[in-house]
Amino acid sequence: MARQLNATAASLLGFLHEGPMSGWDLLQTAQERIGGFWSLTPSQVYRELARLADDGYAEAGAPGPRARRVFALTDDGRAAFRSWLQGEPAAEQIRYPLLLTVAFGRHLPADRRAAILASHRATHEARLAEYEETQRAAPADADAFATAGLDFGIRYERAVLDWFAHLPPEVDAAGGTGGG
Amino acid sequence: MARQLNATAASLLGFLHEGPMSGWDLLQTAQERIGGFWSLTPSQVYRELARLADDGYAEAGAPGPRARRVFALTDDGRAAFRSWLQGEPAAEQIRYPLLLTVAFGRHLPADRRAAILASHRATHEARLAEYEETQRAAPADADAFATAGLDFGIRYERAVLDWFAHLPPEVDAAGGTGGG
DNA sequence: TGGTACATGTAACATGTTACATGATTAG
DNA sequence: CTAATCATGTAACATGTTACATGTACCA
Repeated sequence: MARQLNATAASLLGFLHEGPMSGWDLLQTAQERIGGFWSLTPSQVYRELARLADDGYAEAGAPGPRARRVFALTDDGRAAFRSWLQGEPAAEQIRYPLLLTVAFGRHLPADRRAAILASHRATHEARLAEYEETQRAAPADADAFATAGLDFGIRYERAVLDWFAHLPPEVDAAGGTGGG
Repeated sequence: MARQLNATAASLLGFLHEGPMSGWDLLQTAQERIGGFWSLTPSQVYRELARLADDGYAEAGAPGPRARRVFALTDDGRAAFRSWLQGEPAAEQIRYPLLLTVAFGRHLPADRRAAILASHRATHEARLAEYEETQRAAPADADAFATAGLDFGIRYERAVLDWFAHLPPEVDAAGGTGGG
């Protein structure tokens, strides 16, 4: 028995500790709370929920409108979650296509490169602003565990923006060290 | 014709611009040059090479010892690579299981949490040291495009370590703001 | 000449993504 | 009442990972 959970499934179980939820609820919750460092799609959520139900880790309630089913954590699910949480977390995975574009940058005209860099830089600026706004809006007694994730996001985005700001002109024709 | 390349396949074509290589050669090259922000396994390399050959983007030479085959870039491959490189790079993907452990940290005893954090922190310290050593050892006239990737890695690792250093005691019993 | 590490792959599987189908609710 | 959007899912596919098989070189 006791299939080993993957991190995505385990996170769903984690959120179900706060009460029964539908796939949609879980998707919203996950994107809001762990979306910054763990992405998931609707398909994944529904598939994992089905498997969790199969394994007896979650129980589906009676179908409501739109065939909506609310899932509740079972005792087995609680145990599986705990056991997953005890384990050593795997190393982080970073896949950054923009850095590939830069790495092979000599095959790309300087102006195209600069345009791509500018557009991505803007995206990161927007994301940082959003994170900082969220942080500002957070109550002083906010949950320290949630806050830590947000803090990571902010530090990450700042590091990325510093990186952009310090690209040498050979790499970013429009940039240079002027930025940050 | 002209299947759309994925980033992994495109990277292999990118490296083949420097001359014919076997799967093993490509794996080594990739791990060294883009491993910091783009991971690949031997299996992937061999599978993508087979597909690239199928599509006429690379050509296998005669089998050598151990069935070793050296692949050479074709004109079609060069074109496919260029076209991929022109495209807008996708957003980066970060999946950081440790942050999930932290996010669900209230379900985990404080000492276990502290142990996990300490071990990951050490890993990041080691990686930063390694990157910095590589940077120190680099010749002054090193390729700016390669250097940019290394610089990203260094800034990223520093941001992560700052994050560790500023975790509140509720989250990291052993840590606190003392670190950095 | 026998063992170990290197190199090349294949197969099976798990995970993640995209495209699609469909029913409910809401705004006009 | 109709169109747009929300919510729930399924199916097909692409990618990534793990486990295994095999041959070769090198070293004791």
